[in-house]
Amino acid sequence: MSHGHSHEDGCCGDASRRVEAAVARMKEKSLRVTAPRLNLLRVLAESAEPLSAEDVHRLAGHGALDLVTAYRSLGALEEAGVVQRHPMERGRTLYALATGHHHHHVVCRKCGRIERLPGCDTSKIEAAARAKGYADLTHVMEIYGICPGCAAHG
Amino acid sequence: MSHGHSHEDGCCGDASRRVEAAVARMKEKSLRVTAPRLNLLRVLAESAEPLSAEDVHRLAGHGALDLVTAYRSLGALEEAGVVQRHPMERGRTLYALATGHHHHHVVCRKCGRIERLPGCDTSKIEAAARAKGYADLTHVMEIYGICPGCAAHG
DNA sequence: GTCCGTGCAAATCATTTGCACTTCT
DNA sequence: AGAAGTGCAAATGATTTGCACGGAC
Repeated sequence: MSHGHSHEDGCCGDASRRVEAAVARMKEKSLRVTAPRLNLLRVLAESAEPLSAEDVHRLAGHGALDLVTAYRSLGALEEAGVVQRHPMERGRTLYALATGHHHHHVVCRKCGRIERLPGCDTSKIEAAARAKGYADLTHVMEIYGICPGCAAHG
Repeated sequence: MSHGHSHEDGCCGDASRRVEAAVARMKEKSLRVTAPRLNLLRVLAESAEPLSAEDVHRLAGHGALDLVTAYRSLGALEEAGVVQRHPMERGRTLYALATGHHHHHVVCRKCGRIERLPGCDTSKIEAAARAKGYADLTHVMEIYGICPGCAAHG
């Protein structure tokens, strides 16, 4: 059992830990911990990139999680602060486990590759909004560019 | 003719000027200047807020501009740099005449009101993306909050 | 005259809703 | 038991595509 890529290995301990943390948050918020939701959390925890509802549904496999349930659960988990929404260009929305650290992504316009960027400095523009009387501010932001790989060939 | 609100008045000179500028840009880019497109530009130029394709279609009135044509023309004009896309939460996209000055908006989560914010400081986060090897960077950002009006009553 | 742009109808994609059934707590 | 969650089917909303016709250059 010490060979190959089993999800019980140390290599995935990080993912398991994040699922545990998410479950704890769900209990705090009185959200029910069900099999489909655990599948959803596992898929998100094991993904390096944010995923669409469709991705989550497909990656969970078989009858593990209906697409509609994916949408509804992602919505509920977002409200609970367990997952973070990433609204993308052209109307697509991606989701990732909330990290506690607010951040954004760079998206390659050619190959669609997504990478996380550290930090976020929007204090200036949010101050401008606050000055206009707006409260309870949030924001969405995505950076688009051409990744090193695509710049080289394609 | 000097009374009331005619679009020939001085009050709209600004809008007319912006339409002219847009037309000039279209000619540069070898885009054809047609009646539907002029209607589209006029509607955008006269609006204080960014509009959806549907809005443009409706505000243009009657048979002035088919909805499908609105989508296609907005796409073409965006590529030409004549209009700026503003992708919003929940998959909606709004469009406005490009001002040359890059900027963003605050959107009220309750009433949907939209206001323009001056400037944009994303140099830091774009630098992070550049450091990862990404080139040709652009970004989309929207700020959400509760506007003074909605905070008061609703 | 040619090619781009247009209108209309129909298709597509992401997401939501209604409703009866199951399962956490 | 009872509310919250689930699955399936069908609806919705935004945007796109196919195709024949019309007008800008």
